[in-house]
Parts: sequence; structure tokens; C-alpha cells
Amino acid sequence: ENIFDRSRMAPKTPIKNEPVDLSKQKGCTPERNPITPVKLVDRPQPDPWTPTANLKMLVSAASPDMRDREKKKELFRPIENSEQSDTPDSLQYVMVDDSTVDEFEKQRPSRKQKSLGLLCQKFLARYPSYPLSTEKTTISLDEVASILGVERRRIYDIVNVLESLHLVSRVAKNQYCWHGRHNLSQTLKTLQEAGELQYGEVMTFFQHKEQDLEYKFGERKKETIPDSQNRPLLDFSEPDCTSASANSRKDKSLRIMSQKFVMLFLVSKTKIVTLDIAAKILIEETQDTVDHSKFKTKVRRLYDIANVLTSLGLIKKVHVTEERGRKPAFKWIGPVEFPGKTGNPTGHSPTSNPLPRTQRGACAPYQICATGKQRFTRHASFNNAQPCEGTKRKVSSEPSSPRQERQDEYCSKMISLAAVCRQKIEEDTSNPSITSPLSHLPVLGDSDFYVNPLPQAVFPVVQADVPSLSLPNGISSHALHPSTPAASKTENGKPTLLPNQPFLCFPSSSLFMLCSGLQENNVSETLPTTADVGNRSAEAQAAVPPAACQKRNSRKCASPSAPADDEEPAAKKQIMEHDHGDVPLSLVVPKKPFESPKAESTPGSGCTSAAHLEVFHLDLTSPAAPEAADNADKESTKSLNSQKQEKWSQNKDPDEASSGKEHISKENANQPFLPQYLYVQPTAGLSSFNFLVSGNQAPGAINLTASQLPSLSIPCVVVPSAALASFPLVCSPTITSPLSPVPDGSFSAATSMNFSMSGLASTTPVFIGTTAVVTPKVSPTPPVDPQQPAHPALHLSPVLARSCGAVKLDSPVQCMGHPVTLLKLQQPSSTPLTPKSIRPARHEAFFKTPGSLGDPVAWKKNEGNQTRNGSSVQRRLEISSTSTD
DNA sequence: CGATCCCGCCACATT
DNA sequence: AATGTGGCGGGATCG
Repeated sequence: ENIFDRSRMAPKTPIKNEPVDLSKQKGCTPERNPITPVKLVDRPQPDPWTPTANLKMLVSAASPDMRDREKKKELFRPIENSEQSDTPDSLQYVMVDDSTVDEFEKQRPSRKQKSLGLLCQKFLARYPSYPLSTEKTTISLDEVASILGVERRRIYDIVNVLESLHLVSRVAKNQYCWHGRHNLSQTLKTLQEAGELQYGEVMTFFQHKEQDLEYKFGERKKETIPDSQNRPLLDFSEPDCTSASANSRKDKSLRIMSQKFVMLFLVSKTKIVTLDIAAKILIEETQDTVDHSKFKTKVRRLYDIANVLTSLGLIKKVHVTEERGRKPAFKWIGPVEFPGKTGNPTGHSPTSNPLPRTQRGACAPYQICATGKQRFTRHASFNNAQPCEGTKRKVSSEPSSPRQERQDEYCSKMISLAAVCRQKIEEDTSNPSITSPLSHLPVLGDSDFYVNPLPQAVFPVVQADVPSLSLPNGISSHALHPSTPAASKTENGKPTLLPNQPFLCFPSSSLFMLCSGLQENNVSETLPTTADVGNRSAEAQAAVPPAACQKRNSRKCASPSAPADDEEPAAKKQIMEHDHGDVPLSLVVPKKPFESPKAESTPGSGCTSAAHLEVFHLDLTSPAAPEAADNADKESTKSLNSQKQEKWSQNKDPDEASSGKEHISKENANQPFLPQYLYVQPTAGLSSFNFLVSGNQAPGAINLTASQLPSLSIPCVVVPSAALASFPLVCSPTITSPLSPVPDGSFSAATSMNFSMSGLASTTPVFIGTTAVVTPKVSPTPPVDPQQPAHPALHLSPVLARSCGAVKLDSPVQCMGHPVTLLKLQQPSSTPLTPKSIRPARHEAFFKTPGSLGDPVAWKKNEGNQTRNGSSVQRRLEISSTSTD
């Protein structure tokens, strides 16, 4: 039979082999030999077959040799076909037909037919997902290879990944034991925990103060990081069966990489990880330098891993569109929560919740960011060179010991990112237009948004959706919202900032924020320096998470409905898309925003200047700070997001979007304020947190909790990214800090300043807000706009609330105020994508916090989805808050 | 042209 | 030394 086929095919390329033979199908096969068969070699190509029928192909493909062996062994049954097992006939004839007919065309299977993903599917098809405990299935690599008609090498690729997830374990030399997915969730849980620890912790570190960091850093680093490096993967528990014995060998990078890759997804709030980010994160060494080649290689491996994971149904390919273009990314579609089983020691569960945003966030800049980013990525990587000056420097300095290196790397990455951001910022600043305030904001929004960077879009979206939102307050919304009166002020333009907005930024390395309108940016720039310093350590840590890049995604459009052009719509669409899932996230962003109103406001002029970025970072130390930041972010994000999300989710339709858009526009118009601020991105992406806050203050928006923090009000907030370490700063316009140039006084509100740092104190974060944010409660004054009520946040639109789960509310964040909002997002959709984000998980914790604030209820909702635990952070916050109070 | 990623050389590990 | 493993990256394909 085979021969038969062969003959047909024979003709050409003998070359490799493609073994496969149909015959086997029968399945018989007796034993498998451990031996390796040989390659099959020459298998010409079979011809035709439909791609689909991979199996067929395979089979057909098989070389005679293979067959023989196979026969001996047994053949497998092809997956799909498999059943048929026997019937070679069918195959053959099939082949025949094909050959006759199509032969030419089909000829070879086409690359796809030979893809690792397909091969993996076939492989998986051979074994039950949930094998009976009783049956222990052993897998002979040789056998499988021959059956599937591929080289053994390819099987290793598959098995290594499966092994990393404990679906199989190596028993002996050519033997693997098939476990199936019984333990998958546990494994994932373990990975999640590990991921959080590893990446998360790092992040956490950052949160702490620098000092602490440092020392901790060292320690922790070792601890955590190490594993990554040194340790082979985590092995989870069981070594399982067999011998994993020895594991010695180097840790196989593929296995480790696979686990790390999975961890990134599990830790990511959005569950979306872009390849480049993952690659950066996974590249330990070389931080700075990192060759391009290295990066490329890493990406290749990631594709290998991704193909297997895709076959397992754990991830799927998506595209994140950034400004510049779309980037390949993968979205986790596997289980997110892992209840029980595992025990994680860690206690908290990381899980799901992750963060809300985080990551990347934001970056607003579309272009800018993108640009920067790109550079970073590419060039930077390759070259070493620095993409950014700042970055480089940092980087360069950092490297030191190996361990450190790692850190360094991260740091460097982070740094780079930061640099990029800065640049962006600067640019933004420069260009007001671009910058527009909004842009950044978007970030806040949820993940999805995140994804997209475009801020504007975001806003619009939000508004659109919810006009009603109460959120308005939310900062997040802020921009959008009309509610804020302040905004209005400007109206258009101008800026912004308005009184409210306060602004600020902090620089941390990582983060940036911008404010919209307003002022300038100086600040930010300045900051960096500082930041740099501080950052390092932080950065390093931060780095871990992918934060790095954070890329934001931009949006491109895409959306269907989209009208793309409009920005808004686009944005919305994007969002919607997200939900859908597949769709690429693209975001569209409008670059220009929408325009309108917002834009105007910001417009360049005002805005630009206005915006400053601030950065700060919080320090790690104080927990509070971070939290605050987080909260802030959350809030903003949340608000937006939540609204968006829900809506989106609910409506995915473009149409709606459109309408929404309109609203938005209007709103925007109304609110001019928005612009306020923005965002931040951390460089790190994941890691850090960054954030931003809103600029505006809408009063309501921020408010946060007012309660608690009175001071805070803040409009903004930021958080430090991991990287950041320290910087703190912030200014509010009002306050004016020195830093900021904030000139304007617009803000005035000065009040804002309050931040109470005290409470927070520690850390960081701070924020500042200008105006006052409202703190509702707390603050005494409401600064500027009083109108806003406070709480806005709380309310989120119902919808949102739901979706979000209300999260927000509670959030403690106080600092920010809005915390409320923030929270949220997370869960509801897990989907959101964030491309870059990585770290999210941690965030969640932060968010959670609940304790503090308040509403339990909200929390609960959230909880439902995920678990949240109060992370330490949260606790801290709480504490802090209390203290503050 | 960038995204994918097949293919298989070759080094290192194990037998 | 033979064979098992698997890092790695050239370069072909795909979209």
C-alpha cells in the first residue's frame, strides 16, 4: 500500500521524511519499541490530501519504513480519523483520489499541515483527556513519532510543553506517561501562584520602598527569581511519576518557558499576552543588550509553545492592535479560577482577579507610545542601544551579577519602557494634540482598553455607554463625563484641566502620567531622573512582569462597525471586539480624538502643557501608596471599563457603539475636562502599576471613597510602577508643586494636595490631585467642583456595577478616590485583553482591598468571580487608610 | 513584508 | 561511542 502511495509521490523530494503512513492506522501494533525508529525519511510527499485530514496525510505520508515499524509498534489511529483505524483503504483510496486529482496542488501538505499545532492535536487525539486512573498510558516517543509521521524532534517539542503542564511525565528513556488533564487545573493553579510570586512578588517589591526593596530585592529576588532561572521550572509537585529523575540537565528551557508563559497569562488580568512582551519577560539575560537574535529565537520558541497550548485549548491567537500596528498576542481561554484543588500555599489566590488594569496600560500615547515602544523593542533589544537615553543609562548601569542581571534585565526592560514612555510623554507634551489628554486615559479603562491605548476612545466609549453612569465621577470616566463640571469648564479645550484636574504626574520611571491639559510636562521629565535612580531596583523587579512594555495597544480599528474613523466608535468597537474574543482587540483609536471636545480641550495647547506627567511612584514601602495608586487606577479604569465593558459586552454591536460614541462626543464636549490626565504607563507593563489618575477631577469622580482618604482626593494617582520606585511625587497643580510646573493654577484646588500622605505616606503614591478631587467625604472641600458629588463612583452605573461587580466601590482605595471603580473590571470579563499586561494579578489584590473600604458588597460580587484575597497589600492599605483617617 | 514556524544541525546528556 | 534530548536559528511559508 504504502508503496503505492509512495510511488506516487515519490517523485520529488525525498528529503525529509514524512512518514506517516496510513497503513498504520490500523492500530494494531504490537509493541512499541523503545527504539527509535529511524527517521523515515524520504517520504516524498504524498500528495493530496486535504489539509484537514491531517491524519490522512500523515498516514499517507508515512514512509514505508515507518510503516514497518509502525506496524510493529502499532499505529495509531489518527486522530480524527482515527476511528477508522483500520481501513487503510480508505486512506489509500483517498489518497489516490487526491493524487489523481489534486495531486499537484496538494502535494505537500503545505506548511500548515505540518504545523506543530496540528501535530499536537493529533498527538492529543490519541489520548483521552481524562484517562481513567486505572489506565496508565505510556507513550513511546518513537512510536508516536512514526505514527504521526514526524521526526522525533517534533515530538519533543510537544511533550516538553505537555510535561510542563503535567499532562505527561517522563518515565524513562523514550517513554512518557500520559496523565491527561486531571491535574491540569491544579497545575495551573500552582503556576498561577508561582507566577504571582515570581512576577508578582517582584512587583510587590516595588511597592515597597526602595530600601526595602533593595534588600528585599536581593533576597526575594533570589528567591523568586531564582527559580525562574535556576530552578527549573517549578516543578510542581509531583515529580511525578517517573523519574523525572533527574532532571538534571539544564532546565529545559522549553519547559520552563512554557510554564512562565502560562504564568504570564494567569497573572495577567486581561489574559492576553503579546508575544513580544512575553519574549522580553522570558529573556532573562541580556537585558539591555539583548540581541535581536535572541529575541527572535525566544519568539520562535514561544510560537512553538503557543501552538501546543492552542491545541490544548488553553489559549488562542489574537491580535492586539496598537497604534502602530497589530501585534500578535495570545489570549488565555482556559480556566481561570482554580478552586480548590490546589492548595496553594500561598494563600492568596491570585487568581483571577487580577488586576484590573494594570499593565500597560495605558499608555496613552498612541503613537507616541508606540513609537517608543517599538524602538525599544526592536532596537533596543537588538542593539542595546538604547532606545532611549534614559533607558540606556539605566540599563547599563545595572548589570551586574547574574542574579542581578536578571533583575537588571527586567529593570532594564522596565526602564526602557519607561524611557519610551517618557519620550512619548514628552512628545505628547509637545504635541498636544496627540497627547491629548485622553489618550492616556484610556488606559485606565479596562483591560480592553488597555489594550488600546487610545484613550480617547475610551472615553468615548464610556460615556457613550453609560451616559448615565454615575461614574462620572469616576474619574475614569472622568474625562468623559460630563459630569464633571469642571470639565466643562474648559470646554473644550482647554484645558483643562481645569480646575480640577489636577494633575500630576509622577515620574517614576515607569510611569507617567499626563495630565491633560495643562501644564506641562515638565515634571515628568524631570522626574525621570529621579526615577531612574530609584527605579532600578524597582525596575528590576518590576520588570518582571512584563510590564514592560506595556504596550498598549492601540487600537486600530478594526472594528466593524466602525466607523472607524471616528474615534470613538472605534474605540468602542474595539472594546466590543474584545469581548468577543477573537476579535482582535484592536482598538481603534482614534487618534485624533475625538475629538472633539476633548481634544479640544486639551488641545494642544492647554493640554499639553498641562499635562504633565507625573509620575510617581510609590514606593513600595508603603503599601498604602501603592494601593492608592492602584485604586486610582482602578477607579478610573474601572469606571470606564466597567462601563464600557458592560456595555460592550452587552452590546457589542457597533451600532451601539456608535451611538455611544455620539454620546461621548457630546459628553466630551461637555466635559472638557477630561483631559486631564492620564495615564501612565508603566513601563513595565505589568508590573508596575502605574497609573494614573485622572485628571480631572471631576469631582465626583474621584471621590473616592472619600471617605477615607480624605485627602486624597486625588485626582490622580499614580502608582508606581514597579519600577518606579520611588519617586514620588506628585504634584498637584494646585499645589503646585514645585515640580510641576503646573502652572496653571488652574487647579487650584489645591486642596488636593492633601493627600494625605500621611497615611499613605509611605508610599507613595501619592497623588495628587489637584483639585480636589473630590473627595467626597473627606475632603473638606471639594474643591472645585463641588458638584460632583462624591461618590460618584460608587455608583456606577448599574450596569457597570454589575459587571464590574461593583467592584469598585469598595475599594478602598481611597487614595484615589475612586477606587471604586477600579476594582472592578477585573473580573467580569476576564477577557479583556491586555496585551501586555502581565501582572495583573497582583493588582487584584490591591484592589481588593476591601477591607477598607467598603462596600463589601461590591466585593462580593467580585469575589464571585474571583477570588480575591486581600492581599497583603490591601491590608496594608487598609491600614494605612486607617491611619490616615 | 512581517508573522509564523518548519526543519534539522549540532551540542550536551544519558546510556 | 551511540543514542537520547533539545537548544537554536536559517530560511521557507503564510497572510
